[in-house]
Amino acid sequence: MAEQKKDFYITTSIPYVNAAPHIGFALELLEADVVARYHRTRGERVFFLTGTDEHGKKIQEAAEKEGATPQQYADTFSAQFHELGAALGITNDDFIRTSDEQRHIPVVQKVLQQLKSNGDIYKDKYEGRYCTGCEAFLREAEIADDGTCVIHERQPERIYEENYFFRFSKYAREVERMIREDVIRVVPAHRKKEMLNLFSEEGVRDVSISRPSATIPWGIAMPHDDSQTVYVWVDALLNYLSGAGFGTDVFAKRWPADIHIIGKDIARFHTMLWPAMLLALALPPPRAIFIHGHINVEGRKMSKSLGNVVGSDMLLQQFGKDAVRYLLCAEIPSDDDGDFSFARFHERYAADLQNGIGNLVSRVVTVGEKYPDVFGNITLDGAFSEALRTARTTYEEHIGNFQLHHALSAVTRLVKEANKLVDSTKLWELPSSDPAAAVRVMHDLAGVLFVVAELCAPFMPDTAEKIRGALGVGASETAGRYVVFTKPAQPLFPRLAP
RNA sequence: AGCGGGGUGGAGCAGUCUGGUAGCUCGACGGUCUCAUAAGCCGUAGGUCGCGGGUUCAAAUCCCGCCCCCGCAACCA
Repeated sequence: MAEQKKDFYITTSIPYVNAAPHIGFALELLEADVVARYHRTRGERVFFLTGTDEHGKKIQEAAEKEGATPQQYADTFSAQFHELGAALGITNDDFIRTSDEQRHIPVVQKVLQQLKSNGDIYKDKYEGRYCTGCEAFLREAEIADDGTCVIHERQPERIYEENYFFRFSKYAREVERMIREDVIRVVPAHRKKEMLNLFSEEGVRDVSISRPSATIPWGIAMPHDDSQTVYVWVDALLNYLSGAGFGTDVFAKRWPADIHIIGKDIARFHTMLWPAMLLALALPPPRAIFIHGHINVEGRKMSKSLGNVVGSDMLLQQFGKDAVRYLLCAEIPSDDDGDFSFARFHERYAADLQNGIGNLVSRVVTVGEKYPDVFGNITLDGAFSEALRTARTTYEEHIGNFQLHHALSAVTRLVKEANKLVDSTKLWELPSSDPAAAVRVMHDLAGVLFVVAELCAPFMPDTAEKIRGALGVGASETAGRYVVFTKPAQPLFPRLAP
């Protein structure tokens, strides 16, 4: 009997389907994909989940405006996110939609029923001040001294609603402890600090988790009470359970999630409400929550109102899939906000990919191919230099800390060193002047290229294959393997039109 | 107001915890090879490390005060 080791379970957030995908979510998908691929190369079985969040008032209104049903509307956009994944080469194992009537909706109802039976959900009056300009309940900070809405300067309506509440207060302290003690690892550290502060600030009041169905019909009904619709956040968070097969036999080998990858905007739901819900369900909390930043565009926030949202299609067309994967991961710090600019992307494409990795492969392989008599016995058997071992260790440390941009700079450093080696030894002269030295140098260079391929693989899978192809080796085989230099038909990273 | 992050050569960053030649990438300028995608390599210029004070033999780094930028609203990853 083979021991049933748990899958490495990784998720992205599920984007709301009210707009076409932009590079921000593309990056989140990429970060998750890189981590997923990295774990697979280490021999782990990975379950990588993404999907779409489809309920709520905004979808309903948008659909009405277009004369479609909410489901049709959601279908259209959900498909776009699905296609985005395909275009980026994302290797998710599953795709969950919150409108899924077989897989998701029953799970939500089952979970809420359980919370209700346990007494963690109760019904109460909710009193709020609702601004018809905002179309939302106002928070304290949004109410001016005279009681008007600070944005619309009008008196909000007082609304009394019956809502279901979740006893967040009962679990908050325990969640806080788990975060503080890294039972739930919140990364990066500055986000952890930020989140811990929230527990003391807003405190630990119970959370309203339903709205009247009359107001929000497009959603999931509360169990045994279809006058109430489940709050979209509760609905959305539960995708991590429904997508992992909650209630079926596969669930046990997936839960808990090893890592949720999310944006800073939704950090509080994931660090506060979500673990509390899990505790209430007697399920272990996620092991890690990685919070990435947002992408600014040419120095400004990317937003619909500013009209500067960058889509990923255009990028893919300009640079190609692997390059986009590299550029986004290298240029935007994975643990903080970053800035996107076309000029920067072109610079980096030229420097790191075209003149860096691509050109190195080209020049080394050309020489190798030209002198088959001299380089016929080059092998990859393990005699990797100190530099290679250091590069790999550094890379692994950075991936472990979700600093993907730093992991990639370990690769570019390696490429630089290899270029220096080619020049300082005058590799191209060696086969005739000093064949023994030529073999030694080429052996090192082949080793570098092989490791470059290995380290690039999670980020640029096709490129990694091309590099291995140029060496005539496969991904897994190294020991005693003879290198057969074969210059690629096309440059790895062609020069771009200016 | 409070909380968090940041202010280092033209641009983007590392270094700050564990004081002691200020480093990397891109860009600019000059040189050089010719295996390579007119790529590579070498070199040069360019920094009062936000400001003021303090501790110290010595501070980008530690302490105090101050200034400026960003986030903690919304659309939204």
